[in-house]
Amino acid sequence: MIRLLADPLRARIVEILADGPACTCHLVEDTGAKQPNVSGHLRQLREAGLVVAEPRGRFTYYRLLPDALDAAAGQLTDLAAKARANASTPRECP
Amino acid sequence: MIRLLADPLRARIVEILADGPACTCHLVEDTGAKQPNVSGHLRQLREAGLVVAEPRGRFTYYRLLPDALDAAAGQLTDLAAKARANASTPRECP
DNA sequence: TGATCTCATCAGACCGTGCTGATATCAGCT
DNA sequence: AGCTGATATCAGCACGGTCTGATGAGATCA
Repeated sequence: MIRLLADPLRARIVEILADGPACTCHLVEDTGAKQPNVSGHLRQLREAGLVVAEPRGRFTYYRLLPDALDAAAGQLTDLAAKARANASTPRECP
Repeated sequence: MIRLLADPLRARIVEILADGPACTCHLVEDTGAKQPNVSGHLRQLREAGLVVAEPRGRFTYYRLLPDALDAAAGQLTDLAAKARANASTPRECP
């Protein structure tokens, strides 16, 4: 799921959405990317459960789900804690 | 920097290193990947400051730097907090 | 209903990036 | 010095994913 934050444009979309829910046209304008491109990235974020789409008339608002970000952050801190715990027990090298 | 954790093999290497420092031969054996491949990924992780190389004789031990992981986790939690704060202030559309 | 707008989907071109094989470097051993 | 083993670097190839243009579905308003 962290995989999704690797792409620059997708990361930028997430940042923009962190400032509050926005519709596709906002994201297209802010990023400067073409609409089908933005729409495709939103689909990926949607399918990964990072954002939700809320249709409002002919607009579609996208909202960032903070819990998903926290979950990802948790994985990293767990890994960091594990690394700290095992820092002084290197493997023997045959 | 999160970008680096997107690649499956690189993510796997980081996980292995979380169990304690290991040398390149360990990583090659554990992952099943070819040596130049592993070496290339280690270079990227090194240049990003996620791991450090500690030459020991003809072996090279790699150690994971937990602070780098915590920093990345911090970025995500910050983003999550921001999203929560702005969750109820959507942008006006047209 | 027809026009217009937002957004999603699709097929194809394009580009970056990971993977591989060959080669170089360096340490340790005889 | 010569040999072996561990690791780093390089050039070329191949594959996956992103970007684009065209098109379609749904909503709004005249």
